[in-house]
Amino acid sequence: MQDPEEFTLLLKAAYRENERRVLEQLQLLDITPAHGEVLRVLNKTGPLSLGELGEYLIVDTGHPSRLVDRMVKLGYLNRQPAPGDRRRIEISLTDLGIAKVEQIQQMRKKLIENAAPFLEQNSLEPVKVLMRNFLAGSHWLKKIERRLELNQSSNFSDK
Amino acid sequence: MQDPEEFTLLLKAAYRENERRVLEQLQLLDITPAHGEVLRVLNKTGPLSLGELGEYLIVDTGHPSRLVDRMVKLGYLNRQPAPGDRRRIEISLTDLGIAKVEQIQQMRKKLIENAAPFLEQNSLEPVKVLMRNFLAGSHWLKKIERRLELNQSSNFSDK
DNA sequence: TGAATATATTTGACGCGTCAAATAATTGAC
DNA sequence: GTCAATTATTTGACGCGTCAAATATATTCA
Repeated sequence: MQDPEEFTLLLKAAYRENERRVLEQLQLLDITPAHGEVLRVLNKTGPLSLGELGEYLIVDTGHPSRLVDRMVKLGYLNRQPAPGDRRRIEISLTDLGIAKVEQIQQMRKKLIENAAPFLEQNSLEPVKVLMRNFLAGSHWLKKIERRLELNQSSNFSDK
Repeated sequence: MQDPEEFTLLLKAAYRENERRVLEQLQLLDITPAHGEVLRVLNKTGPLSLGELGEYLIVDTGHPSRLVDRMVKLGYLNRQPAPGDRRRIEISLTDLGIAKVEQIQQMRKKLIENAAPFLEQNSLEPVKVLMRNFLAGSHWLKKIERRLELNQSSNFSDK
């Protein structure tokens, strides 16, 4: 086992670089990467409680109250007390939120097309394997599976 | 080119998981991962200006004023105006800072030993290649090279 | 029913990253 | 030498992640 310094430096840099690229696109839509994640998830799942939403986001603590607050204030999300359990709140997309999702999809298509050929299937595969091993035993993998499942189903807002 | 969704989810999760693991160790020393980076860099380079320090850190803007402020307040760093150029400040380790570095080295040794065999040279290599390709054209790679060079030289504080 | 327990969300505090504007000191052109 | 550009740092504003404590509602069980 060698010194993982180079790996962790690359990991941090790649993470930041990816955030930067997504931000660069999304700020044309006046949203942040975090907003984009929430919008895309809700578009697939339909209304969720705060805790359920958190299960789809790659963040440690599952209660993105303040992120949702900001997005409600900006007009992207509705929040109402969940019927039958007044502890929970039910979060759903507004029409503006749905419109943003469509713009995000456009943007993602462009990002993918522009991506250099280094993200080819065969070069990506060993990377995924190593990262999944790195994450073994953590709670992250469950979240990722949940997210990938969403890509198999049709959009909630299409129904 | 396939949808990079899985890659970016894994990237974010691996980044966060690594931060979490480092934090878990470093909080036994009452420092944060960011503190650890600064201490380790300065231990190798010797005194740096704020801008120079920033060139070694994996952050976008190269002026970690407030991070250094906090660390000065905590007693890990000295800051003095640089001789000959009163715009610059010169940042150096205090004795406490040097002591922390030694503890960090211990901690890193443990982290490396505990790391699962998935970080073997042969599985790591394609990951590094892909990440370097992903980062091509960005300013991150220069920073990483600077950091890796430090590992070739002896510690400043040993002199 | 009523008290203990569990669950969902909110809130406060803090560190960090990013951007842009402000300040301070130096350098360079003339 | 003076004034305009350049360079180094600071500061304010904001978003986000994390932790822990507080609040509110539901559930359980005696």
